[in-house]
Amino acid sequence: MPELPEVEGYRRYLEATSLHQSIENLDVEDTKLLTTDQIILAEALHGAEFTGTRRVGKNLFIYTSKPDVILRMHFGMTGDLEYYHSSLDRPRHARIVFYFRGGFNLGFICPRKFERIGLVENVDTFLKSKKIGKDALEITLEEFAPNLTKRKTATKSALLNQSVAAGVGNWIADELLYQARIHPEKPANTLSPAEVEALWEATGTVLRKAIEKEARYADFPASYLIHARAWDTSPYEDENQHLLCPRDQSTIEIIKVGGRTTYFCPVCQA
DNA sequence: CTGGATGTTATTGT
DNA sequence: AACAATAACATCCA
Repeated sequence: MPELPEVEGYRRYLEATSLHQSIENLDVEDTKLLTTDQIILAEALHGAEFTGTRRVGKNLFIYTSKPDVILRMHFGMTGDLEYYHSSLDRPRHARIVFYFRGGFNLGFICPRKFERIGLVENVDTFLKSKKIGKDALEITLEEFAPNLTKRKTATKSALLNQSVAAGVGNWIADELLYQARIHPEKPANTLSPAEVEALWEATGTVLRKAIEKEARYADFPASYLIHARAWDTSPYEDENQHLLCPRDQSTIEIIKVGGRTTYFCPVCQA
């Protein structure tokens, strides 16, 4: 779930539920999830309140009432947030829990333990150290184009590189390539300026649509390739269970690009 | 039981 | 030094 649109949803959820409540306690079920020593983290957060957020790509930064305490969350492949009241309602896989004064809790849900949470001293310094580029929703065409075309790797692999544009994940990369009608394995350094612009345009429209639909894939436009993934009841299956292109009804191909499962239409993404 | 999963990173090689 | 390719990570679910 957590590509850029989902993380944006988590950010809004946290803002709507968890600001301005004093943190009384922190429960850590598995210290592997922490990027900051548990003692230091607990001490820094104790008595603090969340005051605001900032998302860059798939990273969620949370500001607190202590100016030098900034929390960063990364949701890995399956992370989530859940705000709840009774400790009896503790959600499954809530491996880190913030206990607020007043009895509400915020659970950091980590089914697969690929998620991470910890303090950062400075957001921009952190982003630079992790080579995280401009957020995919904010990057300009002038910034995006050279980031992409200086790579020799497959365009899909370049799109997944968080230093090119932060926040693009596996299904979004496929969707952008589909909307721009570009083969996922086309070397990024062979893209024409028109193709780069089409990808950049698709990035904005797809991400904005996904956020608007709260990342509920079934609600996405019928013209989106994402319906070919088995995540919702696909309207594009024929009698032979083939996945069909929304544009020309040809059979969607599934290949590996850079080790990642990739869906594309061999006809319109020649 | 097996294989694959929406992400990142360490490692190795170019 | 920068880039590229691949495996590994831990767990769940179909």
